Amino acid sequence: MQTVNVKGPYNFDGILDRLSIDPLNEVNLAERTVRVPLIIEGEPNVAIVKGIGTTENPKFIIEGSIDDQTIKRLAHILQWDVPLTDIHQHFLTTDLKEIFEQHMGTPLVLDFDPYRTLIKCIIHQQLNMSFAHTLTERFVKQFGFEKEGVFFYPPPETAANITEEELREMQFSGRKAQYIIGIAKVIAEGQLDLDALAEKSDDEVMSSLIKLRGVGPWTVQNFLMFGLGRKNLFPMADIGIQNAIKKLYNLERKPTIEEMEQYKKAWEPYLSYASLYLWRSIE
DNA sequence: AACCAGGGAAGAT
DNA sequence: ATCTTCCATGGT
Repeated sequence: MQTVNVKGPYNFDGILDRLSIDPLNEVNLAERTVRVPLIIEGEPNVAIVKGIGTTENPKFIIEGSIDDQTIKRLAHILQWDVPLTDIHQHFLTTDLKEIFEQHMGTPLVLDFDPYRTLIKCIIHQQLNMSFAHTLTERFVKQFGFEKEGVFFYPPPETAANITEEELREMQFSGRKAQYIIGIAKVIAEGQLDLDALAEKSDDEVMSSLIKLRGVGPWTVQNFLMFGLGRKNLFPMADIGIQNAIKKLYNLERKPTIEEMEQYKKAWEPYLSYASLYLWRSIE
């Protein structure tokens, strides 16, 4: 067991609420805990994070098999090392002022690992959240594995051997099935190292991932944000972002690309936070 | 019933 | 290069 102190504001209960939307996440709102499935040097490891502080003075207890790498990974995933004060300050002078005040202390929490982010993004493409979660849950429970009460996604070697028919039976579209199996094969064969992308620039990650069939700009932008924690992404193709802007500015229709290009200028270099808080504003 | 959903590939221009 | 159409399936 280990205790960690974090600089506020940091609204952990808001994070747990958000995590609990995904049926695969093991969240206990009453106990303020989440079980985090991690792959440390190729081995699955489960850490239990429990909130014991407040938004202004956040504190955590970590339980499970803990080593330095696990703590470091958790700190990065939960963004304990990114103080939000400067970022909030930046947005208080913009059109997003009210939204940031309303959701103050919302960090850009990452997905539990980059590979998981990519697969989840593919499954979620162009699907409503409800069905997307259903599909993801079926996929992981059928082909993944469980450890200490949490499901892990099937590793690339496993996913590469799934057949298109097996996925179609669980209501994947044929295309989506091909995308997932194809990407798993590329990774399993060693032609793509997602973890190595952490050392590359946003543009380099974009140019290497967009070559994959099934991966477009939206997916890479989401990967950069929620897989790697990059801070200046704005997925304009995202229907949620478009609806949030429509609501913010009381538009009759969804904003055009040109309008979004104009709005986003004031939000740099923290566009990922603009995106995140815009999403929160319509939930 | 019609339109939408936290897109992307393939075809057309 | 940029624009349009088609893809698939559940949700509302």
